[in-house]
Amino acid sequence: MAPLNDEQLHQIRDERKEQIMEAALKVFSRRGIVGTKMSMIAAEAGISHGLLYHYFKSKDELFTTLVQMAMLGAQDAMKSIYDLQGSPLDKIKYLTKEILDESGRPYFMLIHQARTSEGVPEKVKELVAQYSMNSFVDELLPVFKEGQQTGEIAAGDLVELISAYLSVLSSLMMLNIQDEENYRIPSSDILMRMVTGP
Amino acid sequence: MAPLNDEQLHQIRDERKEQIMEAALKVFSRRGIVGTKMSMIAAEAGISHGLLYHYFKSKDELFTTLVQMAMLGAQDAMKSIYDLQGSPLDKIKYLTKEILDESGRPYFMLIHQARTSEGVPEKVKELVAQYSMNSFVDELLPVFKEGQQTGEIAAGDLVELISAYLSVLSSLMMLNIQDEENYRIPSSDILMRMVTGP
Amino acid sequence: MAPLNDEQLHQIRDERKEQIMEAALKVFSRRGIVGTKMSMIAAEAGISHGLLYHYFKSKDELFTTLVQMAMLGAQDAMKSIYDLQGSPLDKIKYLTKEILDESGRPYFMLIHQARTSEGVPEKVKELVAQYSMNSFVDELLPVFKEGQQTGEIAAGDLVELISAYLSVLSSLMMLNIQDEENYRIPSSDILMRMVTGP
Amino acid sequence: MAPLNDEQLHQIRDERKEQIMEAALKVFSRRGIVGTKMSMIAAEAGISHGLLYHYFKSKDELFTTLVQMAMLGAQDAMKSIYDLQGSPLDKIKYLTKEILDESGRPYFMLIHQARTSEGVPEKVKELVAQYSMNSFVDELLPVFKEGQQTGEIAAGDLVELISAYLSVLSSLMMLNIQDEENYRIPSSDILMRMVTGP
DNA sequence: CATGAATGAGCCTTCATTCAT
DNA sequence: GATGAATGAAGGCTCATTCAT
Repeated sequence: MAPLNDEQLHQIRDERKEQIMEAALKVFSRRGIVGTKMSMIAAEAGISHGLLYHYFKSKDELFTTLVQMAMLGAQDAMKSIYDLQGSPLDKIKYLTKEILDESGRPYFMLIHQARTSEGVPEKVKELVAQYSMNSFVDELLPVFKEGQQTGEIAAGDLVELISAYLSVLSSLMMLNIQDEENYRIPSSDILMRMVTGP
Repeated sequence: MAPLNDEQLHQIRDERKEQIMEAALKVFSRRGIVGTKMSMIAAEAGISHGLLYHYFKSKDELFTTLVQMAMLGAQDAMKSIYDLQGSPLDKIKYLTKEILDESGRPYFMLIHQARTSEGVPEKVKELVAQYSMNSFVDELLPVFKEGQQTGEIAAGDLVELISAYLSVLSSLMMLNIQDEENYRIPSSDILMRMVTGP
Repeated sequence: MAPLNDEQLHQIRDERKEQIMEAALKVFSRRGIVGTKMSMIAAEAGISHGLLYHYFKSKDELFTTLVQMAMLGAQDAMKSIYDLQGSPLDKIKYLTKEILDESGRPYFMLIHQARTSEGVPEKVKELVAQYSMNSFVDELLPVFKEGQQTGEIAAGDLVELISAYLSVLSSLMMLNIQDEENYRIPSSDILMRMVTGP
Repeated sequence: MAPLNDEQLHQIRDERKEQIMEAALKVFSRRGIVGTKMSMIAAEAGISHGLLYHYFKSKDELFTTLVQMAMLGAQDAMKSIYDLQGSPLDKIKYLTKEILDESGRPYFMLIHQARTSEGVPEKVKELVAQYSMNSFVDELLPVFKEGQQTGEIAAGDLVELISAYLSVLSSLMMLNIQDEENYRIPSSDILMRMVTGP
């Protein structure tokens, strides 16, 4: 069989890369960088572990790449709520679901891993510093402020409130919902009480 | 000189054992069983890694011992709130602080590790099953119920509420408070809103 | 270039596996399971110690596999004498040489190790029980009985005689013949006197 | 209590030393130098493992001391048969029992360990060379020669015959008689056939 | 590009030996 | 003399990474 031409090769490369990243995200986000073996990612992606090293120089690089992508995606998600219709509280509810629901969760989990795990690469530490909690708080400040004005959001220091809100969401994500016996992700209603106040 | 008498030996043994367990608790609770190397515990305790094995047969045994102790301690902490004076809400606030403050936190963190980590010993899985979240919920049911009657606690399914409350606390604990740049443990006020309701 | 096809891979795997087993047999049979380090086997096979674990899960598994094979081989050797021409005594002489000569010796030595060493895996203990001395005695009973009838074999309890004969052979094997200064494997003539009688 | 005087101390030293050596002989002779842990010897002697090092500098020294003693004892046993009454064959039978019976067996087993085990100290290798099989053969040559003259012993090369005889005895000793399932020490009758011939 | 064989650093654990008491 | 706490070298095993095919 004739060798593939350049374009085909490029496409294979991209598809494969995406396939690997998807698998890696799935595994890294649950198990962290230390708890993840390259063989797990390979198995999840349905390829040999050797092939991983054609697309990523090392486990660290793969992890770092994913964190970078997740950081950008998280910021996008924050920004995207401003495109929605509805009250400020509606927007915040939407974001809450976005973070806790299946779709976006792995990204936020990965960010959490990057922030809290020991043994992450130096580059990841830099990313964590660059995309600090504050940068996400800034992104949400306008909608929360508007909510305060409409009375939907509790009075008080907004930076504190938003930080607390994001911290709770971030940590909750990490709970294995399968394991109902032990943990239960709170309903939106209960969660929203934190920000709406009495 | 005569060898040490039994009492002295026991004291040394107990002190060392405690010293090791304290060090191990510190490290395990932050890094989990997989992320913890025996050499880390040894370094934290200021002893050689070989000595660990005079006191504990294996890493697994050490971890299991700590989890067992933490489970008992956690249940005690739950029960202890009934000895306090004050309204139901006061008691819940007290427990909240107990869990999030420096003193009790490592124990609860360890329990969280036991519940969520991969690679924990079989014995720990049994302990987790035995001391399930439900058993803790049961412990708190009376005080929450009383709070509902006095109107301090929001109406609604109490098991759900308490589970949510404990889940939030459990996950929050795992955040490095030092890491102010990234996370902020919510103030009691904000947390309490979840249970007091609007 | 395309990856190796299945057949090639299997061949490599099988060759390597055989190479490792040969090396392991050599070392285990002399030094027993405790006295053998995986690095010795690796060195003997000319590979890295890490590679051993691609082919065998553990030292125990490797040892067990070899013992199993040796047990089967030993039984085959016993049976094979019935295919030979010649008098009963000829057949027994042949078997004696088979056991003491370079070719079959390591297998019988390994069986001896399995029977007499401390620290052998549980599975090996089962194998030893399954392939007990008695089962080998049973295999040889017909030829010895025939020998008794022809007068070549001494009168008396055959089970005792065969057991004694096998015990002597088994223990003799373990002598390092290189080390002539200290031990001398008896000549067949001398050995045969035990079974032929006065 | 007043400290012991010199003589008392010396006696304790000797008694202890003997107690340790007896225990060590028991364990070493069965399990070899590699399979024996210092803690096993301490347990067998009923003392702490630390105390072993008051009497013997190291495991190697302890082993070497025992081998030395066993070598001397073995030679004595050989010589002692000449003090007996009876025919040459009677003397050889006596020696055979001496070697295989409970009393002298550990010494001969230890010698066997010294000769055949890997990982014995250099000093032991020298001892093995010094007290080679040949020296034992020499010791027995007269009685065997006499037996040949009386016709009790088979004709042929005596050095070969004696070497074979000792090799068989040495290796048989190592069999665990308990382990009847697998091995059976031959009866004297069967063994004697080797030397008496047809 | 794709595979899996191969390597070796590093972790858990054991055990001979030392030493304070 | 006697004890057992303490140390560290070394062995079994895992897994990230490399490389021949």
